[in-house]
Amino acid sequence: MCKQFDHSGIEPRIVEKSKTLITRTVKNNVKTETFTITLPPPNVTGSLHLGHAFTSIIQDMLLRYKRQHGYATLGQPGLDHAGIATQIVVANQLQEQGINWQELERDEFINRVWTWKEQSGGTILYQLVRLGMSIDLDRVRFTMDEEASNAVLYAFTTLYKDGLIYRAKKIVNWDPILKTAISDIEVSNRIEQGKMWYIKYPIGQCNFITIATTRPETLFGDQALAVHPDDERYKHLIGTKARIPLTDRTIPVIADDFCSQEKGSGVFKVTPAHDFADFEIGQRHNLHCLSVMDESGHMNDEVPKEFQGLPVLKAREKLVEALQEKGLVERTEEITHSIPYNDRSGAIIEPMVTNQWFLDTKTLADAAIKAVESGRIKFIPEQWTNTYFEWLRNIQPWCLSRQILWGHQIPVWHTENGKMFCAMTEEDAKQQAKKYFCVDDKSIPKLTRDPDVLDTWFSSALWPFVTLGWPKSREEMRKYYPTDVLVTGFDIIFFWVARMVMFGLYFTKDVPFKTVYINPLVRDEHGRKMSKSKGNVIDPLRLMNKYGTDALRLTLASLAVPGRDVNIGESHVEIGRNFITKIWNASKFLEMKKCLFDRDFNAHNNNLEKPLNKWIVRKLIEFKRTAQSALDESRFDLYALSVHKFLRDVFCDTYIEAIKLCDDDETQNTACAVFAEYIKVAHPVIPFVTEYLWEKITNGTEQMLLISPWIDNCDAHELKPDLVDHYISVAGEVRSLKGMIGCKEKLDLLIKAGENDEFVKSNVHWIQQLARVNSVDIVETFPSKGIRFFVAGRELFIKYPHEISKSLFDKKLNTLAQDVSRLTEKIANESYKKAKPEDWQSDVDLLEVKKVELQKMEAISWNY
RNA sequence: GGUCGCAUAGCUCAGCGGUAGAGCACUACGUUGACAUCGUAGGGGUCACAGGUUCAAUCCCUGUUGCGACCACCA
Repeated sequence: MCKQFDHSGIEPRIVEKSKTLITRTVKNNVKTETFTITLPPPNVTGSLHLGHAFTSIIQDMLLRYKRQHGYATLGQPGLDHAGIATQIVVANQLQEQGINWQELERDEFINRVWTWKEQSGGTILYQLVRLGMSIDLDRVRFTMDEEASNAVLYAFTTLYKDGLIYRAKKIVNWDPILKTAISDIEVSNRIEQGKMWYIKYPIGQCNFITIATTRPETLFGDQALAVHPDDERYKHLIGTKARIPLTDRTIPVIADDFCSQEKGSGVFKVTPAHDFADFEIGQRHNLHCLSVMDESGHMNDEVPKEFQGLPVLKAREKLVEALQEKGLVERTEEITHSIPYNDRSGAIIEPMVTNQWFLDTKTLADAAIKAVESGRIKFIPEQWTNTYFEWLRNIQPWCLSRQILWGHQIPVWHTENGKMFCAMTEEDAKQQAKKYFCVDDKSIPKLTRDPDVLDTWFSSALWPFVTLGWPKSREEMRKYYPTDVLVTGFDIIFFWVARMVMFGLYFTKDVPFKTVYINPLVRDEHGRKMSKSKGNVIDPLRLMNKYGTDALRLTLASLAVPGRDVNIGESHVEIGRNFITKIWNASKFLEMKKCLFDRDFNAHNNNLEKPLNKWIVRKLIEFKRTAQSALDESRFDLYALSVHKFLRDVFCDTYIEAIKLCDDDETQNTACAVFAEYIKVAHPVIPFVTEYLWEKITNGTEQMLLISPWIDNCDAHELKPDLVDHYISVAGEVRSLKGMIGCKEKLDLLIKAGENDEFVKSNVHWIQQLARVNSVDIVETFPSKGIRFFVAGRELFIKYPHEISKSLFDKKLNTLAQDVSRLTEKIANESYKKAKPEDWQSDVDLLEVKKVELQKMEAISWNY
């Protein structure tokens, strides 16, 4: 028999064997109850990281759990085209081949991306399958496949028709590296050291007014200086003109409530084209928008010659020098402030005024808020509703357009003089134009399609229903929609969750999912974020190869405490692996013991003779209930813990130890039946080893565990502790005493004659085994030499000829005395008695037991 | 500035209004007929701090401190 469990050998085989069953349970139309999870579609560029692994196994546990219980279970897989991310990857690849992608025709570039997508798009799906995801790969969808693309066009045109999508020239977050707009939530702020310059703007002949700025280079775009209307220092200047340094251009000094008298110098330079706040002030005061840089973040020809063409930072440097030369820099200040970045490209965001497409989100957001307020959608943990609400309540119009090539091109056609037609196809647009201009086919003005593409998240927001055939087919929608659970990270509550809810409610008049499980962030074992630069990234594939997929799954599940980040190190997975080995060893024991699977032997039907067998069945039921309620409450950590505890503490350490000397049929059958039930319950978290062992113990005669329901006819059993529990504690106490006195040899255990004599006599074999003693005898009186001890008030005795340490005895006595005094004090409390009479009574009873134990202990002489 | 979370054994973390828990690490013992990727036993904590509620607080409330995340601001 080999010494180690070989996960690598069985995993691919089980995956292969599960395929048809998974497909069938999706397509199965017999069951009316469905369970659906739309898997968050990973980027086509992606490869599996621990975060994916974590989210995925949580989903798979639910899928397997529900599938075992007979639901028509759908885990809908897919891939996201990930507009900007993918374009960057492909552009870089082309660059490595010496091709400048910007010189390629639009179609040519897009073809390249498709080629690349075909090559590498399936990698992550394969990796998900390695994780044991029970998903049907024939159902894999792509956010840019034909159906999804049509759905996107449909959604866009519908929103346009309903007046929710509009085009406007507004200030947006501009990425000068990618040369595209991005939405506000794509901007991330980094705290950095920087400078604040106090710059003097000349007023009249010899006066100055000082402004403070971190972005001096934008001063060429200034349209005004603003002060607070009540600011005594500057009141007299309102209405006068100041001159922009280094130029001849003058700008008015205006009053605006927005200005704070405390910040900076109290004077605010207004540059509507390059700052969000300034843009708004500009709108209020009807100021011109003068842009001073181009789309790549270089100064344009609106600035003095010597600055033209310089990138922002260079221009800033040069400008400050020039100002200093003229004595126009009053002072500089070192400050810490946050700088907006686009993490994808690494670019510093430049607010720029451009023409973009926007979605008016306000009304959509209201419905989305209500859906959560009313409980139609539930968040786990609930606290994330705060995040969700906060964003939706302050929602801004969504900038939908991106000036990139890879994505869903906006379905709007422009005429040369600025008329727009939104349509699903060019032909439709032409027809609209024809009608609008009242012309015949030949005279339709030339139409050019808008070159922009949609934000990737636009198609993602439609994902839960697009994958079910929307808008074309309703069949699967009826069956699987709304989906049941969405499992995702808190970082995309805005990007994805909220938008799915908005679009779901808008387009399908229903919520897209009922429960949102926000899974924790995965960090390294010391709680640091995993990143390539820190070198602490753990590759899940490596862990799976080394320790087995089950080990990784069990480890992740046991760490899935809601509302708390997960710290994971390789040592954790090692523990998981050790546990898988333990299960395997337990099965080896059963095999050795010739415990055979008998499908007609039902351990639950309560006609067992032996107390120990009844006991393990009772424990199994308790375990099953714990596991079930943990899964029902999305407590995957507690579920994993129960899987762990039952096998180790109950089945192995107690039951297997106890039955080592039992060779009767009932015990053999029970052992196997309980183990078989156990692996069913453990299957959702550790599918491979359980499926493998199931196959082995059933000799392949049964259907796969994948679709085997847990037996659940538990009501007949009393779940109260019984004599078996008592004598298990007795045995534990014997082992503990032996350990503490350092006794290695086997001793004799004496039990004082009493009401349980019959039970002890007929169960002596396992009590002896568990207590690691030679014999167990019932006696009327105890000999003088030995160790007296108590379990739950009953007196016991270990024959022991040697002297044992007094300190050990004193220690026990002390604990007992402490218990007695604590309990005495506690029950003396009249308010306690009144408030919780039942608790109080059980404390009274306990005290009685302890008192007796203490008395007897004190009566024992320890002098030999 | 706002919101949320966290603080329990050396480490990573559970837990709970009524005797403080696990795993790892540590100590001792053990290759017994499933398992040394193991077993048995043991040591180890004023449950961040200060108030309050309660008969009773590690748990509930308030505040403080420290850490983290997000949003806003960023002249």
